[in-house]
Order: sequence, then structure tokens, then C-alpha cells
Amino acid sequence: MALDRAQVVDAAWHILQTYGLGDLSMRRLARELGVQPGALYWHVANKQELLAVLAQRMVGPLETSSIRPAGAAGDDAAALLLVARFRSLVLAVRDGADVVSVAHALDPLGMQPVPLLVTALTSQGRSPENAETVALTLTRFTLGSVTAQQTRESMELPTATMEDEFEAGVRAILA
Amino acid sequence: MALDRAQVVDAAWHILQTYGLGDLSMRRLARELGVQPGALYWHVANKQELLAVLAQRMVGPLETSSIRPAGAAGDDAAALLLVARFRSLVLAVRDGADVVSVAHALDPLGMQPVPLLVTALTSQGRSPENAETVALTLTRFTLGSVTAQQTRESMELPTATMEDEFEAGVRAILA
DNA sequence: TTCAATTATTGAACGGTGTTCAGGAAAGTC
DNA sequence: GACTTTCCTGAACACCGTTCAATAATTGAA
Repeated sequence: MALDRAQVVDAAWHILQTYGLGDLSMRRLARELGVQPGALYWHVANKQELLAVLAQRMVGPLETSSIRPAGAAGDDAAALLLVARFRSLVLAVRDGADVVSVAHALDPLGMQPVPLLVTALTSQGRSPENAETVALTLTRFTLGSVTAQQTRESMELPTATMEDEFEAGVRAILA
Repeated sequence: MALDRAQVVDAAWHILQTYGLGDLSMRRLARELGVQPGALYWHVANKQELLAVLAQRMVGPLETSSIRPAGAAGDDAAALLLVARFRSLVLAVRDGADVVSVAHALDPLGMQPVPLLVTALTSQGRSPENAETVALTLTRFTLGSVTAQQTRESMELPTATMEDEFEAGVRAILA
């Protein structure tokens, strides 16, 4: 039964989730799949492409979000919720921020959560330009913040206060 | 003439600055110094320590900054200036954001520009807690933003609009 | 059912990586 | 001159991403 691109991605996902980016090597991945390393390159162009796919999988659940239709103009509840969910998705995967950062840099306006944020913010009365700026600011702040937290986690340092710092930061940006 | 810790750091700095983090390997560094790789470990515990030292060198110039004493309370000119200088220092070194992020995660409140920002913000009438929050938010946003830009640069993608996006983000956070 | 074409994998190699460590120089001290 | 501390070599260990000829497995057509 031939190997499959989906299986490769699934196995990579599992390693990333369980052991982190440092353990996600093409060789380790091949071993996990009972195959020689070279075989992976039939299904995937290179490691970077693989990471991009993983990033998309991480933030994918955002799109099936039940975006509560409205609220008063100027009410940023939808944006707050989106950012919070984005953060928790990225935070839930080891080294998630490192992986997503690459994908975000590759396509800043196309990669989630940016388009969803732009929609939410414009529908609250912001201009398209302002919505875009704020969406990018929120996304990059979140990635910077999660990077800091996950780096600390990987060093087994405490991360207790970071949740509050994060929320305060988001509110400051939206204000 | 025996090798010296300072020489090791200087050579590492030069490689980082000129060729980027990807080219900064212990072996390459040793070659540059005309020495065997193992010799480096007499002067430096490991690569991570070396990177932390480089991060400090990157943001060091901030401290010798002429911090303009005041301005009206609520005038964030000093903070704006600090963040802009921080960004440009990090941006000026290849993969600077990657390097500084590690150091920031290790010691968020101790690493520049955070302490300087806190000083600037409290002296403008903000509470210590608010100053700390805003300082961390600004720093992490900046690192996230520079990471995105430098990742794009390393892929030879355009980064034209990022400067404006950055300034708008900073103003939003300070508002 | 056989044969050709396509798809998928192996095995081996290329040129790297961080780090450790026994042993041997060199330099400094008494 | 002997002894100690400082510094470095040489070699090894266990990995890494990627390429590519050769080969195996599978599929579709005759």
C-alpha cells in the first residue's frame, strides 16, 4: 500500500505536536513511516513546503468558526475572539509560532487569521486600510508573544503571567 | 597568541552580520578563526550562549541613547523613538529578530528595550503595571514584525510597505 | 494475460551540523 | 628545571536536508 501525501503530513503533524520542531526531521519522519528518507521527496518538495502545510493545518479551524454576526459598531468582540482562538491554536502545538511565522511571512494578507480579522474589523465600521493595519499588528504581536512564551516553555521557565500580558496587549492595540 | 572570548564573539558577530544565522555554525566560526571546532568550547559554553551574547550586543547601543528628559505628560515621543531605534538595530543584522527573540524570552523584563521603555513610559505618567504591559507589548510586536520582514527578505520577497505598517502598529499600541 | 508505462521506493552518497573528550602543547609560577 | 594551569588538536559520535541512479510495485491498454 503506497505511501500517501496525507500520511506524510499526518505523521509530520504528529511529531510536531508531540515532540516539537527540533525533532521533526525528514529522517525521523521517514523512520516513523517505515520508509527511507528519500521517499518523502516524492510526496513533498522539501521540508519548507511541509512546514507550510502544517501551518495551514494549525490555523485551519479558525475558518469554520461561528462568527457572531454583529454587535454595535465599534464593538471589537469578534476580533478579540478571533485573536484569542488564533493564539490558543498556535500555542497548543509545540513550536507552533515558529512554524506559523514562516507561513505568515510568505503570505501576510492571505494567511489566517488576517483575512478573518479584516472582515470582522471592517464590518464594525473601520476603514479597509485601518482594518488591514490592525489585523497585521494583532497577528504579529500574537506571533511575537507566542514565540516568547513557547521559547520559555522549551527552556522550562515559568510562563504564568503571559496570558494576562497578552490580553492587555490586544486590548491596547484595539483601543 | 591564545584565542580570546572576545575574538570568538567578534568573529561570530561578523558572520551573523554578513552572512546570516544560517551561516553561523561553530565549524564555520572555527574555520574563520583558524582553529579546530572543539577549541571554541573552551571560550563559550555552547552555541546558545554565544547567540545570547550576540543579542545583547545588538541592542546594546540603546543604552547609550540620549533619552530626552521629558515632554508633556502623556507624550510618548521617547517611547516611539526607543522602539524605532530598537527596530532598526534588530533589522540591521541579518536574522536579528530570531537571535534577539531567544534572549528576550530568557529574560523579558531585563533585556532591552523593555527596561528603557518602562522608564520612559512611567516618567510620562503611566502606572508601573501599565508601563510594563505596554513595554512588553511593543517589544513583542516589534519582534514579530521584524521576524516577518526578515523572513520575507531571506526569501527575496518585497518588504516595501512594512515600515508604514509597523509605525501604524506602534501608534495603535500606544494610543 | 502479457507488456509497456507510470508511479513509488531504495540505497548510497554528498556535504554539512553541534558537541565531547583524551591527549598533547604552550605559558605561567615557584 | 619541575609543576600546574590554560588552551588547543584530532578524532569521533550521532545526527541533518537533499539528490539521484537503479529498481520495485502498480496500473492501464492490447
